[in-house]
Amino acid sequence: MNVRTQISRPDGTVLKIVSEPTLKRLPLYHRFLKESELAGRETISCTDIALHLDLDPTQVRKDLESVGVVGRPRIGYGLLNVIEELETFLGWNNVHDAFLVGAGSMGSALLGYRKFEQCGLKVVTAFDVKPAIIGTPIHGKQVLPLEKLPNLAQRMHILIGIITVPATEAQAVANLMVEGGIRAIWNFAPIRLHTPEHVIVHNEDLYCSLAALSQKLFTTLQMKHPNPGVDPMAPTIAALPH
Amino acid sequence: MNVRTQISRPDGTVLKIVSEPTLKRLPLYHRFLKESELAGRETISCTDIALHLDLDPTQVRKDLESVGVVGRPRIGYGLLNVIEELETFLGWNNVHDAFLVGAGSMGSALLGYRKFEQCGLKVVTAFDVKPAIIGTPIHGKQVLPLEKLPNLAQRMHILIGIITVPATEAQAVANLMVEGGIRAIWNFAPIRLHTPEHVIVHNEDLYCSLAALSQKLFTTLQMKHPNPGVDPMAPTIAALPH
DNA sequence: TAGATTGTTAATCGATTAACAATC
DNA sequence: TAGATTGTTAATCGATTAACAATC
Repeated sequence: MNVRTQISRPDGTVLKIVSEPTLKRLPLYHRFLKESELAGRETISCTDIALHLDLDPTQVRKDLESVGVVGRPRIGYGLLNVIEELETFLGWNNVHDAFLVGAGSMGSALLGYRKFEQCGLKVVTAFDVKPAIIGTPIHGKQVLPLEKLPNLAQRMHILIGIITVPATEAQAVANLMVEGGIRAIWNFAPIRLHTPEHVIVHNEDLYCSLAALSQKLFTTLQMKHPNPGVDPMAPTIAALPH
Repeated sequence: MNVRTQISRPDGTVLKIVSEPTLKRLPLYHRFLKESELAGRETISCTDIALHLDLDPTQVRKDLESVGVVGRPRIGYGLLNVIEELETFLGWNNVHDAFLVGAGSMGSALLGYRKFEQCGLKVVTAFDVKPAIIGTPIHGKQVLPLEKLPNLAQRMHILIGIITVPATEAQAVANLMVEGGIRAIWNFAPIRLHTPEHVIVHNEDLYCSLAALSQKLFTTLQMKHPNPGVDPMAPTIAALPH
């Protein structure tokens, strides 16, 4: 294993470091392996995984290696072994509590994602500022007034916060989370947050994502119909549903 | 401009190609520039943008150049000019209709995102299979039975589809979209879709995203507290809200 | 003019892909 | 054994960052 992929600690143990692209592929592997397990398989090869997920087999092999899984030439990887290693590596064996702020439609949707718990994340409480929303549980979860967050986060040792408020409120919410000792913020508001260095922010900016999608579409269409001055995506007069 | 960043077309016009990382930063620039415009500024420098968004100034300059914006040494870029160029480049001047399938909580949330229209995307109709949902408008948008999608998509020349159904249904929905002539799919279901080559799929896999977040947090905590055998994210017995 | 900022080329960095030896 | 598949090193590719000349 390459030196840069790990950090040696004083006590002799080793902390594996994995690049973000790799990290985002690991859950894909886990999902496919779980499916294969259900289908009754006991071993699997990189080629199989790569084919199904439309990836490069070498990439899959490198990813698995960086997690610490070992396979056997000619045979492949032990399905149960890889699944377990992935779950351990991704920290899915221990569920951690999280707070969510902004019980609007996106917030409510996330509160309903039961499968987050299988990925180590349990949203335990929601917060909001609207009196109309506070008090009524959503998907079985309490909605508390926002000002209670810092104190409660500290007392409950909450490390993860989810922000689903409008962009204008997001920075203020982030500040409260930092005050409460939260160390990682999953930010769905379309704005860049300013936080202390020790706090990780992960932006889920749907507008940026949308821009990438529509631009890709536009480019593809342009390449097929190089029609100068005409927007290939321009709506035409369309039949309406009767 | 580098040869690889553009495609020359027979008619002499040129199609600019921009990398995905760059593409995802463009909306960030647009947002900040709009703010600056409101604040009364007329020009802005890369340094300003970079400082505010925590990016490298050279990167910002390169990104803007790849879009085709020109600035003036010593002065910077004309705010209105850059904003307009970005909007043109991102195709935000023409709004395009889209279909959404899966009027559950995530689907409903997306139907409520009014600002998508400012980014060139108008979700015109939703589809679902549940009779209880069909017929009742959500955020003012009709919910039709799924089987009507292919025909309607063709008649209305819909090019963009959004999938917010459970993973088990997603492939079937994608097939219907392809049948209806849809060319770009924004997929929120946690599964890799198989589609013909000419159809673009953009995956918004929150589970993969979550894995990246929690792993980053884990690594950070580990680096600070190299405590062998102890999970730094393990919940402790916590005070409960009274 | 002086100096800040753009435009552009070169260097670095990191991820992906290719090549191939080891091995079951 | 033969051959498929892993493990690992090298080559390629592309994005970021640095350096610096051009210019207002």
